[in-house]
Amino acid sequence: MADKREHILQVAENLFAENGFEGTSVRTLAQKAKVNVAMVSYYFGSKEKLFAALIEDRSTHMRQRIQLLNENAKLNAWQKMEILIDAFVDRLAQKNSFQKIIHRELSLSKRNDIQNSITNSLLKNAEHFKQLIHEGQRSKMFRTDAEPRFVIATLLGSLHMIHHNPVICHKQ
Amino acid sequence: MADKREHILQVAENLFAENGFEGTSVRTLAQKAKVNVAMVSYYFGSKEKLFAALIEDRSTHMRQRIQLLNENAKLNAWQKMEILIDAFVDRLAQKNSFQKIIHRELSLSKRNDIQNSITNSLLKNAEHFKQLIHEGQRSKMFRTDAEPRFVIATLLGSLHMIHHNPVICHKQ
DNA sequence: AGAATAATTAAACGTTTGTTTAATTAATTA
DNA sequence: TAATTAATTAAACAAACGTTTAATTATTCT
Repeated sequence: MADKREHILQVAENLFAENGFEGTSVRTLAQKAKVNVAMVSYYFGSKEKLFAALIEDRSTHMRQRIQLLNENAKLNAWQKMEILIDAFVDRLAQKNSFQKIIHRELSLSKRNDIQNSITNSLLKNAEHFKQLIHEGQRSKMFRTDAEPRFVIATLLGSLHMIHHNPVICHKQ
Repeated sequence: MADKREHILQVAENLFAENGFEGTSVRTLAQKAKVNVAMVSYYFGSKEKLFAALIEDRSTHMRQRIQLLNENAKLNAWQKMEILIDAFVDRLAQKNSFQKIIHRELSLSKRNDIQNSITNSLLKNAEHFKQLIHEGQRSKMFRTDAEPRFVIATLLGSLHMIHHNPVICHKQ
């Protein structure tokens, strides 16, 4: 085990996605990560701070990737859009845990600081997205003249629903 | 308090939506409902069975409404569709608790029996929805020739995302 | 090697959890 | 009204919770 801290974070990500924050006990987490219970407090201070650390870590990682793509001068708007949508579908398909976690966390009325952190992160990512749509519209590469933020909602919302609605997505 | 059982169910619905199932303690529930802790066990047997009762009750209620609408011979496909979409938007806008609960519950890997119950209910509702879209397509009232289930996903997904994405829906 | 710091552990801490008990009050039935 | 059932209560239950402690083992640094 190279970095035990990151390992705990990884196991926590999976467990939180499967069972929720309250549905995951520190003891279960420690057991699944093959680590002593006290290590969570040792590395993160508390269960709640572990959660905050997880959100922070994954958010910045994702933002960096999107920013990097958007600044790539060799790709046009279409290509960037395709890559973004592919990435989003991949995140859904590969049962990406972080996606589940932020989605659920935003629907709760608890932990306001974490919610704000997530919201800020999403807002920044959406800004890149909006810029991209705007670029595509300006260059006449995208035919729609709809407001970028509604284009986002339609795109992501449809994909999300297609993946989560049991009528369409028959999971085992 | 007319029906104390239904009252507990109502308070539980709100709390589960706000704080999740694991995030809501029986004591908090009892306190908010101004009821003794033991009443939950008395009426429902356990916290988990209370949850199951809640899902069951609300699911059948919603299904009955959709079925009734769909069988209404005085309305054409467009009118029915408008009513359905209005109802869906209302459910989102009025912070309808049940909507939140089933959405979150389906994203968890716990309580398989409850998940199946929800899934079955959604499948039945979607069946009415699909029928309606098919009717609209047959009568040339709807121009799209897309598969009904994808029409559902695009419609509901877009609405859902518009309402939940902070980029669009700026909640106080 | 020896001192100092970091990592890891098992055990215990005090709360809170969901649930049950046994007693009491309210409502219904005969 | 007396007997029976239903509803309600405060108190107690064991189990699980997140966290801390104090001791021990690894690692790092001089």
